[in-house]
Amino acid sequence: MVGIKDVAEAAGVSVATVSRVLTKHTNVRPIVRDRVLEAVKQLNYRPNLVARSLRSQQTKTIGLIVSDIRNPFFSSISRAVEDTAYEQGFSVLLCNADENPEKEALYLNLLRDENVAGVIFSPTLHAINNFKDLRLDLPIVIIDRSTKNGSVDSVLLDNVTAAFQLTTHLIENGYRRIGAIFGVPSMTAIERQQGYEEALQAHSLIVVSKLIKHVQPKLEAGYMATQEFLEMAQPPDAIFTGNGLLGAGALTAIREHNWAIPDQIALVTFDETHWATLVQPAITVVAQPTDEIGKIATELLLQRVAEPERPARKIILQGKLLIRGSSAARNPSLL
Amino acid sequence: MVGIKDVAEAAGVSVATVSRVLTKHTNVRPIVRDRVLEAVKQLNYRPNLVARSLRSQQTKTIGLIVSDIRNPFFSSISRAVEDTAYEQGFSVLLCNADENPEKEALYLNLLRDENVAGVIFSPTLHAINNFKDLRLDLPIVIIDRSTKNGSVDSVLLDNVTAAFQLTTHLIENGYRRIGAIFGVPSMTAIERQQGYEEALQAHSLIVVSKLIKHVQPKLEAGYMATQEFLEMAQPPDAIFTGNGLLGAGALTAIREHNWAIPDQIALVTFDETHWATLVQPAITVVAQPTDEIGKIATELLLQRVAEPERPARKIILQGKLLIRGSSAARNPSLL
DNA sequence: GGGTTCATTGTAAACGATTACAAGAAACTT
DNA sequence: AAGTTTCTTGTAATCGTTTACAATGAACCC
Repeated sequence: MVGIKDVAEAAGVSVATVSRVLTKHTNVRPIVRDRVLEAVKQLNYRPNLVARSLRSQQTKTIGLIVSDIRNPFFSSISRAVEDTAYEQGFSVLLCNADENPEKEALYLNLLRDENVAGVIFSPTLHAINNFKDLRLDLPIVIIDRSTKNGSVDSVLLDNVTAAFQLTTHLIENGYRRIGAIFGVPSMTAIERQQGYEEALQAHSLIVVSKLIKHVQPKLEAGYMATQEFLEMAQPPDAIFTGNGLLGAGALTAIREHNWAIPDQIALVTFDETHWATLVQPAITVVAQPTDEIGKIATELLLQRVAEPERPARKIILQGKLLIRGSSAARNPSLL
Repeated sequence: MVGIKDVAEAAGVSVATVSRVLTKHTNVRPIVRDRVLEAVKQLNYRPNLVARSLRSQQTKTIGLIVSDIRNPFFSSISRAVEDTAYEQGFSVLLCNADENPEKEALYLNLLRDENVAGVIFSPTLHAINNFKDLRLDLPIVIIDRSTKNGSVDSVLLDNVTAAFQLTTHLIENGYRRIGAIFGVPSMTAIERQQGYEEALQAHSLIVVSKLIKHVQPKLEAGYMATQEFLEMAQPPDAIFTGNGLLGAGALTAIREHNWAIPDQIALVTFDETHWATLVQPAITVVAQPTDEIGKIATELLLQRVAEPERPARKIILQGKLLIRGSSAARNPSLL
């Protein structure tokens, strides 16, 4: 293994000088710099990042904690995070916490032990509430979930507005009994439900508690909840799901019952996915700007790493309503 | 920051002893061990992994290089890798190389600089061919792509058989002009094509080169290729795509042309995805055992880390043919 | 020209753990 | 009971860098 010492020797300088040209902290004479660079190339020297981290007390790694990377929402964010991080010379450690507070704590600790520069985190409600217990000195950027704690950077969707738009769209297209399925527990669900209810109220519709379901944010849960909806004596005429997995579950159930979309039941969901455009009719969704979320979160994090005392920011992005066939205007004769 | 020295002091022992109980290399008297453990808990001491890595010259991190984590195939594998790694106390650094040899080399170097214990890698053909140029001392496990280099661990699908089954299934259901789209360049594509051709030949069908397309393994490419197929004077009666992204592209094109599946055109593809079961008719696929691939690859890697001289293994897994509506037996009247 | 400043470089001390080595105590052997 | 072996522990070296500090010499200022 060729070390900095070898380079120093080859270039006829001290190790300190080599380190200086490589980390460009201080001035070194151009002639010397070139000699060092030449030696580096000659020997194919590559600094040992572990040693560097130990001495400098900082790593070029960030942690990313999501619930499950298989969720396309998080895959997409993670891709944006990795790209952005890499551009700035950072690597990313991936953690799947499964919405499990214990796993979250474990990973958070692990990441601290690894001395990561910071963490991008999509925490459970539990983690948010017990934030101070974790007593994390780490820079953190929260994504997708809002927190009252104003002292932490976050990048979020304007969930209330997005849910309001999605619901309003349904109402305007003639739907009246809108069943809603939210993934709990999370602030995100609460906000989305709020938008849903506000839209109903804005159109003088009453909020029917039987038409609101709180389930785990999983495909199976969406499937079950939808089944229950479809088997009600007075089933809803539209279903609104709070995320892509629930949407997939809902669609599965609708298919199984052989109900026609949107004639017998409309379907809209949060999160854009491949399948939403491939099925027929295509599904109306609110697309989240995942690329932007990932990119901004990473930038925010790296800025905080560079300047720890910077006041925290909360970036709120807007969803994009993509209207498709699954929520087409209801046949007036049915009204 | 509480260090090992503090623990040693609190427990009334030397730092060496603390290190010993924490890394359980040597024996230490139970009474002393308990005292140390107590001090560790009391002070909430957590070893600095960077320092540990520097001295011990090994990290508890592995690298995972895929082309794009947004591809469900890789999301799923990555999840399995992370789970398995975590069980054994390892973390995973995620890298997206975009099937780009330069990026691959960059990441490989980065991972070496980070001193990762090993790498799980889905390399381009280029990387495979130039393997020795990279002169990697790192333990590596190749996934998804086969290599002639017998000295490296790998876990692969039996692509020939899987493609053979998929094609045979189509033939048995009455399809005769089977258009095929493969993502190149890769050994995987070559093998899948081989299975495809063998199936045709086994049924005395001739291989028509116009019905075989080689494109980049991307959705858009699958879309374009399918469009070309559909606009042929004598279009195929079935389409076979070499991976999930191509399949999604193919379906999009078919939808756009408003062809009925499977009556006007059948569709089968490699890779199980959400959408394959959600669309109507559902799509016949060969499912790859992604969980197993990820798990086995990780186990193989960690075994090699533990025992560098172990002879390399090549694990070949079987795909699972999931027959669904998109390849239903062709209406005999059309034969 | 002497005193300051500034740029450039080297020496050696960190960083926080693991581990080679030595040494003392305990346990066996004969 | 003396000689061996084994167990347990501490001291100090080490991993490969960065960086505080000091030293040197050049440049600048009155």
